[in-house]
Amino acid sequence: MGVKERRAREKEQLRQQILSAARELFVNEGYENVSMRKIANKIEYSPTTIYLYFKDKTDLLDSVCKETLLNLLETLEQLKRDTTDPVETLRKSGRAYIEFGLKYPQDYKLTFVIRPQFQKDLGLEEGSIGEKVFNYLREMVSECIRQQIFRQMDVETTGQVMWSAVHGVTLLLIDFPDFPWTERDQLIDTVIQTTIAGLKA
Amino acid sequence: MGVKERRAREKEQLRQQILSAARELFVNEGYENVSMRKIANKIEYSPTTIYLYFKDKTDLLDSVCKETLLNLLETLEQLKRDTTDPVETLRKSGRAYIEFGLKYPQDYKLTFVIRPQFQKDLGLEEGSIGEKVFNYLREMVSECIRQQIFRQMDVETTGQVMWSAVHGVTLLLIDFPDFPWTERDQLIDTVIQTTIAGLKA
DNA sequence: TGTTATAATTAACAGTGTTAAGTTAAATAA
DNA sequence: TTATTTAACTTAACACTGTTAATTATAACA
Repeated sequence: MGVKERRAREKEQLRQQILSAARELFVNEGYENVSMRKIANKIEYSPTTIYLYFKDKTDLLDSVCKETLLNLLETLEQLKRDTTDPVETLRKSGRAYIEFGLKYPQDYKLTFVIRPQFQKDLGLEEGSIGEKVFNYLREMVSECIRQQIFRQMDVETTGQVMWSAVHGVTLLLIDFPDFPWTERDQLIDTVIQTTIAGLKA
Repeated sequence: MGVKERRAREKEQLRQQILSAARELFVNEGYENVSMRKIANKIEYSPTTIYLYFKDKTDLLDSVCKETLLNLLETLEQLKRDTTDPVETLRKSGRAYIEFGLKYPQDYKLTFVIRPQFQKDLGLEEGSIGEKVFNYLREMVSECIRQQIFRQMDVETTGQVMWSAVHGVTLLLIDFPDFPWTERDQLIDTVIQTTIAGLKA
């Protein structure tokens, strides 16, 4: 009776095929410039087939973003395992976050700017991957406060300040690539170090 | 021979009418969800008339953003006239910038997120209003460094760090309105004060 | 009044996301 | 093996989109 299993496997396979075609197109041409027909062409199915696997275009976007976040989360958790000093972990995590955004700028914007615009639900609700990423940040700053390295301030606020800084510089570097930024690595380091210094003071 | 003048005046009037209709719709329904036909309906002209006054939809967006930036610039310059202490000016300017973004979230996103996506030219080139806004920031941080209140660091980098922080928190508050932020005013203050503290240290 | 320039419109093109109805192919039951 | 049911996929269509070319209406001039 392995028939059902095979069918399910085949379905899942096509789903993945659609997803990776969508991701590639979204990333290369931008969400707005990718039509369902374009995705369909790429996988050599009719446009309407996609609707058998995804509710609509934003659902497709959602699934792509979910994968992106999972990716980021893995990068961060690996990093945590390799470092002990909490401030150093935070610094490296900030770098990893920004570099992730710069490496996959379209993914990053898709997840943190475009998606919220098209989708009411945050992607940060309970049990979601977004929540896990934020929990990761929470734990890190919490440790910095506990060890009295950081000023004794609300954990939530501290985390949100950190998020603001890295989110800000990431988006600016993505959106204004021709702006006369100072040397990229130095700017990123300064943003992180300045914020950490401010949280210590 | 006042005929030409009157005609020019009438043309300018319709141009303004289109512009304010576009702004209102962009702000209320989002750039993507506003069609040329919708704008045309609002001003009771045919859709193609708009093309006699604006090159295309992004040109319309450009003009709307230009007005927005002009508005922000005026707010900031007024503020500078009312304050003497450079750090205090910077603090208040940061607040004003963020509050401006939160008061006109659609305008802000239009200018600093959507526009760069659709328009190659930055809106920050020489002589532009965007450049003037950034020059304003440059002068402020420059003064803080000159008076040795801030660490002796590159003026450009310092300014860019400041911009990252305020841009980041503004966008996060706009894009994730349902996230469990700590009290809004407190978060904004903390972001600004933390960054300033970090730049002093 | 007739001519010219300008302003605004109509019609059309090629594209969009999405739905309903129809078709094909595979799996089950007789 | 053949008939029936079920799942997968496609075709055709709807109501939109930004934008262009060709056309008409309107106002200013000779």
